[in-house]
Amino acid sequence: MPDSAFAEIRNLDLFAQMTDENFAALMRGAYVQNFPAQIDLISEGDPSDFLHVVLSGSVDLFSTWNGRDTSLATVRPIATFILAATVKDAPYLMSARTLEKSRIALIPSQDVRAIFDVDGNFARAVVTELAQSYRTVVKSQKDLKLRTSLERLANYVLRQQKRSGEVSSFFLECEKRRLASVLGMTPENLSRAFKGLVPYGVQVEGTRVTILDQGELERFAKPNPLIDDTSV
Amino acid sequence: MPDSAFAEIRNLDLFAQMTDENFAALMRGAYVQNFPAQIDLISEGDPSDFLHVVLSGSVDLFSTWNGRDTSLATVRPIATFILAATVKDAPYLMSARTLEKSRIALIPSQDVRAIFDVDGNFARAVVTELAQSYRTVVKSQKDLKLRTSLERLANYVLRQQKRSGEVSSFFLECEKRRLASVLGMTPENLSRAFKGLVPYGVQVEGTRVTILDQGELERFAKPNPLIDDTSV
DNA sequence: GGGAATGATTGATAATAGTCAAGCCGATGA
DNA sequence: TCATCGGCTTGACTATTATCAATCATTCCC
Repeated sequence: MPDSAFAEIRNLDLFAQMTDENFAALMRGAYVQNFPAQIDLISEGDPSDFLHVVLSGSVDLFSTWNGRDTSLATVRPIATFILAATVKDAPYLMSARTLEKSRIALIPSQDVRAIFDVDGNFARAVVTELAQSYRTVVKSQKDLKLRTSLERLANYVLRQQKRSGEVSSFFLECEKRRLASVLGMTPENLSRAFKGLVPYGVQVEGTRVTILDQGELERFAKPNPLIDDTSV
Repeated sequence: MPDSAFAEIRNLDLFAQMTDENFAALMRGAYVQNFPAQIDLISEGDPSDFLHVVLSGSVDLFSTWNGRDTSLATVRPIATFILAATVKDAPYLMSARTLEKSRIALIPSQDVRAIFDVDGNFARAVVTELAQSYRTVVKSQKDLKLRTSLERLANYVLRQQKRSGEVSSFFLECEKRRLASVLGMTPENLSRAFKGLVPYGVQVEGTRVTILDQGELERFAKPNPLIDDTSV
């Protein structure tokens, strides 16, 4: 593994507090790989052989059932995915594929579990990471169950605006078809939903979103930190 | 705290592996309380002052937004809830209320965090619990996004049947209005959905569910371990 | 037992979301 | 430059789900 990747991974919250020795042991069997876009990395149901760390690019976590599929999350650098499956030694619940050209580190799951068993600091870091993941999914669940698709989109727009630095105009950072799937609707409906936001002062041209009336949009979206804040 | 409750809690996976000393420290500030049915225990947004352990009865975890509400999970003995909020020292994402008369142990969150910081075995047990919770929510998310309400109900019926010991006739263990909320639909629609399962050999009288044609129901429901198995 | 309250069901209707088919539009590449 | 492809949009239609109102069934309490 190249030194740069080694340092990048070491600086992750998940690995920052463990001993040098344990970190080295963890990295011994690990390797970094470059993947092109649209490559399947793992399939749900497979045994969790590797903990994945996205160093660059982005990864789509999705799931399939009975011919349908849905995107559940996007993983962006630098973050890990499938940690829960790894520590439980259980099959993946989600599939993963690259959204773009991506550099990904693969750490053998058995090494993660072995170090986890002896390194209390690592175990505590895993807790933080899992608690964060858990709370993220719960928020997403609330978003899905408590809001209509138009409300979900309105709040998504506000969240993206915040990520972009509170500006009034910004770009969507993923395909609309995928955004539709993430938001739990069809691409056709997403198109119509964007039109449905026009009365609340949202304009969309291609991937550019412009918020003309912040107050009106917020009055409609009713954003809630317990659903929409990533930090809470 | 009575000795019986002390022992019950000690035997939970979450607390079984920690030292006697740390467990005693954890229990020092803890107490057990009896609650009648339909009592609000916590409200989403509140600081996470106590880790809750359900010793008897049952608890509904739910959430509210913009005048709507939805049930997210049921906690049955013996299990904890709001562990993620406790370890992260973050506000509750869900509210909780008793569904029936319940006995609940309350452990001060700051004690949990303090012991967590010094007891590696406890930290590892927390990981297991959180990973389990995380995977449960992910499965529920898949259930919601990939299935229609009729399919969700069909699979719920199959899951309940399994819980009841693979018998062909069993009883629903919660109010239908709450079941509707858990499954992400209205009570009216749940009524209609039960009728919609008649062609697949499901009969409902009051809270009694009878499966007349197991094969037909399974062919329709297409249960999947990566969504429906609690153990995976 | 006789209300009263609560939950369950039903029917009618409206809102919401999905499907299918066609056309549009912009990026890509010969 | 043009053709092609994939994704996006639109329209028409269908399916699904929610809402509202009324009724029915149960339980609970006096």
